[in-house]
Amino acid sequence: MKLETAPEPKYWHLKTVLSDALDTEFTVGEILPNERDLAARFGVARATLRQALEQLELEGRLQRRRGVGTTVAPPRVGVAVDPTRHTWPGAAGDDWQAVAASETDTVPAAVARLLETAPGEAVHVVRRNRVSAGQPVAAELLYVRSDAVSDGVDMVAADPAAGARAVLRALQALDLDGQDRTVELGSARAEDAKQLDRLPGSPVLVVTTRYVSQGRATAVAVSTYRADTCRLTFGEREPEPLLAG
Amino acid sequence: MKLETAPEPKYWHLKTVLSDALDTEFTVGEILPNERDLAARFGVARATLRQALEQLELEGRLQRRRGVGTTVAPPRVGVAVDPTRHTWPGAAGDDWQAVAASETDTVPAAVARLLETAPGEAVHVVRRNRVSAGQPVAAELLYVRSDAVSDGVDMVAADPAAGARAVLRALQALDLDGQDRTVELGSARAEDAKQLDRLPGSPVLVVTTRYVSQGRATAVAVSTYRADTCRLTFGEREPEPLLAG
DNA sequence: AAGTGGTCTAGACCACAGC
DNA sequence: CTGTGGTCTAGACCACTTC
Repeated sequence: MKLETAPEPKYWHLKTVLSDALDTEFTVGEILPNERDLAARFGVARATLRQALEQLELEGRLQRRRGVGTTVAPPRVGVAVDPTRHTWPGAAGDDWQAVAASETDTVPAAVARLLETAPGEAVHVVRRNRVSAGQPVAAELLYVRSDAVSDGVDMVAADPAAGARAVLRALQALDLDGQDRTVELGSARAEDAKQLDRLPGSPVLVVTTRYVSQGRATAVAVSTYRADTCRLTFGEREPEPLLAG
Repeated sequence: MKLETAPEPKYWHLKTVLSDALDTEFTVGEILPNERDLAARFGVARATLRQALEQLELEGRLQRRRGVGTTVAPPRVGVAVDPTRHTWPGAAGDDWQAVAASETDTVPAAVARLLETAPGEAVHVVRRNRVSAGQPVAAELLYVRSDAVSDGVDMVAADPAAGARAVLRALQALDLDGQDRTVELGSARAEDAKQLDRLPGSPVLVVTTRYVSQGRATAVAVSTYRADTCRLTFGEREPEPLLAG
């Protein structure tokens, strides 16, 4: 006698079971049993259980930390990406903090294409981090044509953050014609992962913004957002209060 | 004598090696050796190799199909999500094709909240697919308050697609005050995965759009885009030609 | 030191595409 | 039927956090 079951993968079924359990039997921040116990309880190998946990983490339902354990994640935080107002990065009141700046003549090919820079052309690179609700949510590399901010930027500042702020300040003085953006999935580079308090390779949402001034591409920002904890918001809607129960 | 090496995971190192090889020794569409051979060539277990391949697929560098093999993926296609023009879904000239429509009184909690519907309130649900460059790129469920499109919508149409088009047509007659959007990472539900020609659980970019009319939320679209092949574009920038070489 | 999640192995079998 | 990627196992060891 053959059952008429769809051959659903074990980890898939496991995921839905766990997902339901999270909704009904656990509260945000609560810590789950460890992976070996969970696997035993469900009668599967640890690798199979981990496949289910991985998906749930990807969907922002779980948070796993090595040496600590697996906890139930809070709802994703909405982070505004397009604050209707079209402004340069570093405008007053954003949640970004400048970390450091440097100057280089080698940028990723994709950035060079967007910036329309010739090979070897100098650009300023500013590193910034974004914090929301006390948690780091994004790391960014901002590329600015050096010729656009040549005045008033002294790169020999003893304090790296001061140099970064100087570049951002110089930008504010320019007219901003417009900006456009792309969003895609990526995996965190080692450097960004550290800023985001995640392991290298973690899934991230990569937001690429191009700033146009005087008919030319003047700056390009590559921002990597934690995909597990962030929901990017565009337009007028305010990130709704997290009271939904 | 201890080497001063950072204990980089094997799969991580493998990924960078493969990534370089893809850039230099392979062309788009070319088929790679099978996983067992590759694993042997690099002296690792197949599971470890697969971890590297998984990341590369996540980044849109590879495409894997069961029963066929692993191929080098073309660059991601840019799909416009915010065509400056603020229009209802189903406006003339979009790449969406309506598939079917139905009416129900139970919608996901998150959608009900955005639509501001009372429990049990009736809504129309329209399923649409989006095709770009011959490939399916997105599947969508569009929820529309029934009271907003009550006239002229006959749900007993013999052709499901006709019913869907009727709902969309009714929308065009309404004034659109505005729209807002969120983007987040998710995993494909079984139904969407089928439409997207992917396995269930594949990573997708979930775009949630709320349409406001006469001061009320009137429609909510939940669009799931293939994360491996899509780059979402916002604003004025046209998806650049794929000539970059 | 103990306990957690992260990495890795060497095998097995399954589901699917194509001949 | 053959060959591919997808799933699953039972174990081992490593890196990290906490006590």
